[in-house]
Formats: sequence, C-alpha cells, structure tokens
Amino acid sequence: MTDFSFKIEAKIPGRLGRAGIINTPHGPMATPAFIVVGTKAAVKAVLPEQVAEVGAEAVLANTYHLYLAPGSETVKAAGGLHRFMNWPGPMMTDSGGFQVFSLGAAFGQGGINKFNQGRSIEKNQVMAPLARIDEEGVTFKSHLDGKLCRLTPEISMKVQHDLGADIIFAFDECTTPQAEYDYQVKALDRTHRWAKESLAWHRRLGGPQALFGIVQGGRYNDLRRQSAEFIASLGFAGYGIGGSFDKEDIAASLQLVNSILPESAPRHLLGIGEIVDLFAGIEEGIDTFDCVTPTRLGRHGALQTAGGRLNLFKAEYRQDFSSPVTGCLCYTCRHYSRAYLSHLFRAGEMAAATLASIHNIYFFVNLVKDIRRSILDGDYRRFKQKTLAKLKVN
RNA sequence: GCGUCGGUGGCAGAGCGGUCAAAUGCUCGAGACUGUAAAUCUCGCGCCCAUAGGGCUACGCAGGUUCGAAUCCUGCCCGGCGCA
Repeated sequence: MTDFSFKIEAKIPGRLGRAGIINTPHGPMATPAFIVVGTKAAVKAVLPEQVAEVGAEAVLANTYHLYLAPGSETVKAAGGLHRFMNWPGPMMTDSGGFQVFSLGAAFGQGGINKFNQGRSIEKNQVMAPLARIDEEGVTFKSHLDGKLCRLTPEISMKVQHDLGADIIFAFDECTTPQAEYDYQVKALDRTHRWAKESLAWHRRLGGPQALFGIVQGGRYNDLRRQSAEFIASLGFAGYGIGGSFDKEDIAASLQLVNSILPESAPRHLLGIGEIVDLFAGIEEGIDTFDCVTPTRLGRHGALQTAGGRLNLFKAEYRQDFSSPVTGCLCYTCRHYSRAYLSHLFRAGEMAAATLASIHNIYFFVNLVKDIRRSILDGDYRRFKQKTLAKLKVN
C-alpha cells in the first residue's frame, strides 16, 4: 500500500481535468493514460515488448478469464501476472464485473453494448445468459466448457490478490443500458454492498495492491451521485467509473461523479476509448482509461486515424502503396504499405492483426500522451479543438 | 476411334421434371466494433424497375419431348478416365 501514490502535476484551468503521476510497485504511470487491454494475460496479437515500445503505461487483465484459465493458483505460482506474461510495468485487473454484463444481460442480445440497445441477431437470440446474479455474487456457466463457477467479492479479491496486479477493482455489477430505473436501484445497492465487502477482504488479505472502488448508476444522475458519494465514503485508493452511459451526456455524468470523488485519488474510466470520449473523460477529471478498441479494431482490419477509422478491407487499398496512415510514426506505418496490410488481412495472415494492433495501440496511447502534454503545457483547449476538427467520424 | 463419366453463378460444389435466379462454403463488395463468449459479427453478391413485389436473361451449344426442363431425349463442342 505504501508503494502506491498519486500526484497531480497540472490541471486544466476551470475544469476537473488534470495531469499527474500514479506510482505503483511496478513503476510510475504518467496520466492521463490509455491502458492497453490484455484480458487473458496477453495483449491479443501483440508481444509485451511491442506494447512497451509504443509507450503504453500499463496493461489491464481480467479476473474472470484468468480465474477460468489457467487459474489464479497457476498465475500465482508463476510469480504473479507480471512475471507470467513478461510485462514488467504497472498492471490492473478488472474484477469480473464486466462479465456480469457481457455474459449476463448482453449475452445473446447481438450487438448490444454499453451505449445502445443493439440490433438483434436471430442466431444468438436463442442463447441463454451464462451469468446469473444473486445478492451474494454471480454464478457463471463457463463460456469455455459450461462448468459452473462463482464470483463474489471475496473470490474476486482472492483471485486478484493471487494475480498480483498493482491496481485491482472491487467486484461490481456492470448493468446494461436497457435496465430500468428500478433495476438500477437494486443493482446499485448490490454493487455498493459488494464494494464494502471487497474492501474488507482486500484489507484482510493485505499485500501491495491498490484497490479501486467502482461507481455505477447507469444513465441516472441521481444514482450516479448517490453512488459516487457512497463509494467515496468507503475510502478506496482510487476509483473506477463503470456501467452504461448515454453517449451524448457522458461528459455531464462524469463531471457529476468526479466532482464528488476526492480530488487526491486517481480515477479510472472503465472500458471507454473513443476519441471524443477520451477528451470528455480527461476534461472531466479521468486519469486512466482502458479499452479493447485498438486491439479489436486491429484484428478486424481497421486502423484508427485522426480523421476516423480506415478499413483495410476496402477495395481501394489493394494497390495503394502509400503509408497506412500519413504522418504516423508507429512501427507499422514506418515500414509497411496499405496494399501490404490489405493483402495480409485478405490472406488471413496473423501478422495483419499484429501490425494493425501495433498501430492502433500506438495511436490511442500517444493521443492520450499528447493530451497530457497539452495539459502540462497549458494548451489543452487548443489541442482539443485542433484534434477534434480533424475527426470526421468516430 | 470405341466405351464411360462429366460440363451449374468469380471459384469449389449441391440440385436431377414444377416450391430454382438455383443449397452450402470460399472469394468478392459494404458496414459494425467502447472494463474482449470477438483473428468476430451483420448485410449484399445475374440484369432491370421496386416498398411489398414484379419483369427479363440464365445451369456447355443447337434442337426436341412436356402444360412446365438445370433436371428427360437427339446431335454437336469441350474435359477426365479406361480400352485400342
């Protein structure tokens, strides 16, 4: 616990936004920072050395997935996540709370995400949820083999302590945007109780990890306020903000929450990573983000650019020998052409995902680094305006 | 030369008298993706108009049988295999 600290270096004048340093047992993270997702103790398609090379500050892994395989005892026996996966820098683990959503309410609802109601996919609609929630925790039917497994605040804390990330999260229920107010109230009550239990177990277990509590409340401002007040009152080392939002007023929601959370503690916005949302979050006092966007898009053939996404499968790139993204200094853009990436994707070569993911991680990590720089330089407003002006879509 | 099997949409390959513009896979075209059930998913893929739907041309080529043919018959062309 003594190894963990947060220091604010500069603020955005008149706003909640700030730049700072989070110190962890595995080194510092300069914030704001975009944290790369490595769910199963691996950043999909990319080696840790490459993740480090683009300048990523930290990696976030997942409790549910590692609990199922290889099992937290195995990771513990390996000497913890850092040694197991050869990532020497700061790490976070999500608590499994997101799987309450993705394997529960969202499961089989084709296309549903944290922002909208999704579109129906008939094939999936017959599938039953794999997560069942009760007051004490969640029972999962493993998506790997159907075996039942259980996650509670106690188990999540024990697993996360075994995994050994620097920053860990309280076990929560990530609700769907479809949830009505009455349900949100019940879910929030659960999440709050679980937060208290998580904290108690965390203290009992000891260790160097910093535990972050998670604010929920969905799209309802009164619930968000209530949640921020309650979670803040418990005194966590830092705070996560999770759940679903209305895309349009995510900024207002974050402003509300972050004006309640203590200024002296770091704040992590869970699972958010589109360009406009990063600006909104940082401006409203978010210090760290994690998101699957760079790696998922990378595997699906899309490159993120300042102007929007570039789909490498488009016919027009087959004979385009120019750099994938003009002006980009990432490894991929310095050495390969659009035509080559187009070919790799069409050919189903694994290097396609690797090269595209490297670019996308580079893009997001460095966008947030640039925002940090602009805050330190007192130039945030101008930088934001300039950047968003270039953005056509996404 | 004789025999035999076969020639179906960009490719592979179902279909073997009507429910066939023709299964399925791939390719191809477009789109999606926000704490990773995700190297995934969705949509389109003969031509023309269209909202539903309708019209036209198509299953090697040319004839024929039939109310009706990708499906049956005849001839021709092409390919595989076998025998000379």
